[in-house]
Amino acid sequence: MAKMARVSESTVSYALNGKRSISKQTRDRVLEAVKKLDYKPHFAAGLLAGAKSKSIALSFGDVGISAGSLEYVSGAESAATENGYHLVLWPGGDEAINEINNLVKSGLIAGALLMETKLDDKRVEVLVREKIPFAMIGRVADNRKLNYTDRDFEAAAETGIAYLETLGHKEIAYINTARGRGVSELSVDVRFHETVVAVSNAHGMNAYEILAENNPAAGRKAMTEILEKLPFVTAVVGLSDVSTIGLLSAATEFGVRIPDELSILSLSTPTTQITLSWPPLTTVSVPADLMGRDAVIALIDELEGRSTKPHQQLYGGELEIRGTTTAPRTREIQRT
Amino acid sequence: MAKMARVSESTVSYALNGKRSISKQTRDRVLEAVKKLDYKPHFAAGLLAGAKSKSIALSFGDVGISAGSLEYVSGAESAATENGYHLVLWPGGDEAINEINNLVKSGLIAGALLMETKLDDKRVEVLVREKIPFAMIGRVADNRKLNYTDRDFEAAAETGIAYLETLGHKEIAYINTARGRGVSELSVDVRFHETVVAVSNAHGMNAYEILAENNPAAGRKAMTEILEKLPFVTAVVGLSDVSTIGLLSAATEFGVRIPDELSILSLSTPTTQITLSWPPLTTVSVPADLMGRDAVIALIDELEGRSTKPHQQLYGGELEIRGTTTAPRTREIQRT
DNA sequence: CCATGTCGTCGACACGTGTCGAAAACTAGT
DNA sequence: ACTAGTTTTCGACACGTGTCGACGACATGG
Repeated sequence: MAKMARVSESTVSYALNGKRSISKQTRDRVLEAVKKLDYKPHFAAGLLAGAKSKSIALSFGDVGISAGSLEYVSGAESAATENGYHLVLWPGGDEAINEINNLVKSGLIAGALLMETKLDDKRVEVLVREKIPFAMIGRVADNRKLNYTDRDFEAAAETGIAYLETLGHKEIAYINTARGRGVSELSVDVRFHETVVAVSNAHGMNAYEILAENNPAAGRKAMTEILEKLPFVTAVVGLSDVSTIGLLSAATEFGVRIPDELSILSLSTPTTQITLSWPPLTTVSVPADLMGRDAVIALIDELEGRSTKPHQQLYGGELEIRGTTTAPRTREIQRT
Repeated sequence: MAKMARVSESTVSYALNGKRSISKQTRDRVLEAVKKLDYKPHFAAGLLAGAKSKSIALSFGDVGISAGSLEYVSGAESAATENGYHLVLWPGGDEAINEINNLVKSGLIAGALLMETKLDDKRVEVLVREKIPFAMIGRVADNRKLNYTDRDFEAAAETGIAYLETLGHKEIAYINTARGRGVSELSVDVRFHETVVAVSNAHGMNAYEILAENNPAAGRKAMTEILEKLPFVTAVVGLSDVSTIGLLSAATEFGVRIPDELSILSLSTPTTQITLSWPPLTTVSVPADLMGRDAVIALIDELEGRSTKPHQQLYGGELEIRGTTTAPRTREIQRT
């Protein structure tokens, strides 16, 4: 390679990475040789010599890769590619993060992107202790100095509930995730509970809480509960993605006409799932793609020394009116 | 490190990778030092020195990461992890494969796993030419000497149609992907068309083809077409995942009672999508998780020199009866 | 013409492991 | 005790790039 262009190996290096000035003439000769020899730089050699890796570990929680995280990944992935980085799938939660530690020390991986972050996420502890650059999608209890990109549930709830008020709803139910994982008072469910109650009251509405795990069956059960215990509500707000779809399916199953007899509004259904059910869900959108991009870019900025303070960004999402919401027709839903 | 255990560096190397015999006593001393120093081998250095990489590029087609591919990825991922390998996400189709070429030459990546393989997939050409080990999920036109894991559509169609016959259906429609990508006679849609016709006839049934792209809107359109042009069919077989769900939603929308007025059977709906709609789809299952595992294991076997001939495996899937199929109640569906 | 500074290039070394030939230590058989 | 064979360990080198100090070429200003 070096001899082909009749220059020294170090000149080749500088010509390609531009860390020192090189005459146009010499650079051209190098580039020509590169073409002729179909020269590919040997990454491993570069890493050993101190170059920085362009790979980012994508750490899923213990839950593994879920349909919900897909859009985040997709956004993260394209942002990474655009900046010349690659994502390495990293499953397994707390123990697996130690391996990331190894790989970063080995220079193979530059940093990590944490998905499905929990409030007491142990991965964060490890990464902070080992001083590995990372960004999260989601938040932990203490976020000072950390990069995160998360949903602004307060804003989403406000958007959604304000819309329901516009339609004329007064009594609404909302499906919250099951409480009591007992992490801290900042737990998402608690925050969501308080937010919905506060916002509803501010809009002159009454909100009743229903708890449900995030799966279709739990959504079905929630529907039963609403029919039995809260026959007077005219709208339901779903916090989680899949259970809300289960709720919608169950409504169809039970013969509840949507949206005439009951409006359904989802605050976190991924775009790709919306059109699968009928009627298509009215949602406050989750800009998952944007959020994934945002987190990756924050991480890359840190890796390349462009950021001075932690990047912390919240996304509310926009109201997207589809087929599951309308003005309340009947004051009460009567059903045996 | 070496001095800590009072041995030479090469002895450390052999003690850790076991490529030469080492006395138990020495090995213990090395392992002790490893613990004390929290020694982590530097992967990049190893790669440069000729060690084999434990990373596999996961190449998506140009379509990017879709919900349909999620389960394959999940299965592939766990099989990889169990064998000490990692998956690197690799988006972008034909051009991006050249980068994989680079990385393999650099030793960073050992081989590739191709998702969403098309019959004339250009990625395959490149990988074959560059002699990069790989396995595919899907097939190309000429599969000799290649590792692949694919769906056995013939078997799936047989399973599904035999079941519909059992129920008493005689006139059925089937939704095929739009024809004419004009690749070769082996194109999936052509094969599927021929298979369904042959199997249906063998079972004494008449099958009518409807073409639809793989999205909910196309499924909706297909439903319209069935109601208008094929009012006499009592069952519909869907080949692709999402369009079949769109079909089901549309049926609900149009007031067609499922399964009483029309049975719907899907041959390729991912498990995670099934419970999202109502009624839950009867399917011939796609063992995507298994298939992902299978492909990765085939690749690893090749990488580690354990395989002598190409691994080629087809999966039919099992009949999973849920809520969208029943015996035909009405001989004809009359609808305006 | 010389002093000073800038640009472009070179040579040498380091990075941490894998591998190979050979030396050393040990074993067994005579 | 000596030889032949086997096991265990060592030393040296290679892998391909990044980085740094240094040196020559050239321009500028006096």
